[in-house]
Amino acid sequence: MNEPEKPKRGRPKTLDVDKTLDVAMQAYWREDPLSVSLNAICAMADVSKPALYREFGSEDALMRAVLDRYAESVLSGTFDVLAKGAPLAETLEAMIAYAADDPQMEPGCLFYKMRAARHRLGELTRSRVDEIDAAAVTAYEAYLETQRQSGHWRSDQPIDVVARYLVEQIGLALTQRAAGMDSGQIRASLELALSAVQRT
Amino acid sequence: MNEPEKPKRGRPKTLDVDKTLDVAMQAYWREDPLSVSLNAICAMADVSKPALYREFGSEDALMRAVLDRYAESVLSGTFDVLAKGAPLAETLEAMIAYAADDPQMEPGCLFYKMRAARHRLGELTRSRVDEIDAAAVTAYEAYLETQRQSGHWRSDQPIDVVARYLVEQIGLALTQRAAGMDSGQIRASLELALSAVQRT
DNA sequence: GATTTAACGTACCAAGTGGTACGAATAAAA
DNA sequence: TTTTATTCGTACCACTTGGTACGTTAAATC
Repeated sequence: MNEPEKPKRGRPKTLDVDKTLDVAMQAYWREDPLSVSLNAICAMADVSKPALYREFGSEDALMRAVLDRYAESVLSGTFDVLAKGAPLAETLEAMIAYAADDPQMEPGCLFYKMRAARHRLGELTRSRVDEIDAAAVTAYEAYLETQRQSGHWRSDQPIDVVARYLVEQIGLALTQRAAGMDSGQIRASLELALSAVQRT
Repeated sequence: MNEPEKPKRGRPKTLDVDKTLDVAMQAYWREDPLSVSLNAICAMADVSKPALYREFGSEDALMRAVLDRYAESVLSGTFDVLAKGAPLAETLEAMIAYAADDPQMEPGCLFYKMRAARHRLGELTRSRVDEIDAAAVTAYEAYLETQRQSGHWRSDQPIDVVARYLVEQIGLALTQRAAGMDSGQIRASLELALSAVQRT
């Protein structure tokens, strides 16, 4: 979908959409998304501001596009872990390793950073954030459901509460990584938090 | 300390320091601290910008003064709960009630909001945030130490890890309140998180 | 009344923001 | 070769930000 629709005539486009999105994603990811200005992105991506506006339309739309790319290239891997349907203990350990120790997540998670700044975002980006958040909870719910039915998870906790709990605890850990907290402390905290899910 | 040092002559001061700090505190508290501009505060407090600068010196210094006032008038109450040295279960329930249900904390907690924006703060405010954060951990550590020695808390968890864990979980709950999350979900999550501390 | 001291606030500053007008440039089509 | 279609980027826009220069006003002191 979203074919380039290359025009038959006119001056050929020199703007590299992929490169621009990558540069913007790295910038948003490493710092607070909202403290990265369009001017800064233009300079880093070596793109003129009008060119950027021609391609995306607004800052909000650019951020949404970046978030989409991030969801597809980074977040999707996390969802796959849940979809595999491995036993609870194994899956939780995978989440812990991912959030606390994965070098890729050293600057934190772009999604959670944007979610934390939710009320300062534009409409487009904000609604995407909400969609991804809801999708994450749903994915956890589906996973927990399979674990409960297969007898791997014995707990009378309501599934929606635990799913939301997991999303928030992972988010907390990733936020702590962005803040530069010691990796050992993050892992210890996360293990403590997730231990409450396994036991009754 | 910090006597007004009223001058013997010159035009009398009309700026109301208390009122200004209160207005600024409410504004910083309710919204993201860094999205409240000095211009906005001047308008709300009915104070001219030069007057504000004469009194505080810079935006950073004003924020630090506001944080000091917040620590003294709001945060101190929380520390008192720990100092009381009540049994663990009771204290944790008090923390849960405070973070999840206290109407005063409906817009979240100014300290945790500032801490979340730590890297965007000025030097003065940032170092105060760090001091308060360290003081909070220390207070939790001291409390846990008394509980362990009195036999009310049987756990082999390292005290510093658990103290940090508690600070972060309370912070998460208060952040969730600021984000408008359902109070029941917040309480359920916090109970789940803190249950990991009581058991072994 | 004249002088000194200090706080007052209008009106400004430079810098940075998101966003755009518009003429030049470059291709294919006529 | 001219026309049409499309992208290019310089140079601007209005607006907001934190911060200040400076003439005015109001008190105590001489």
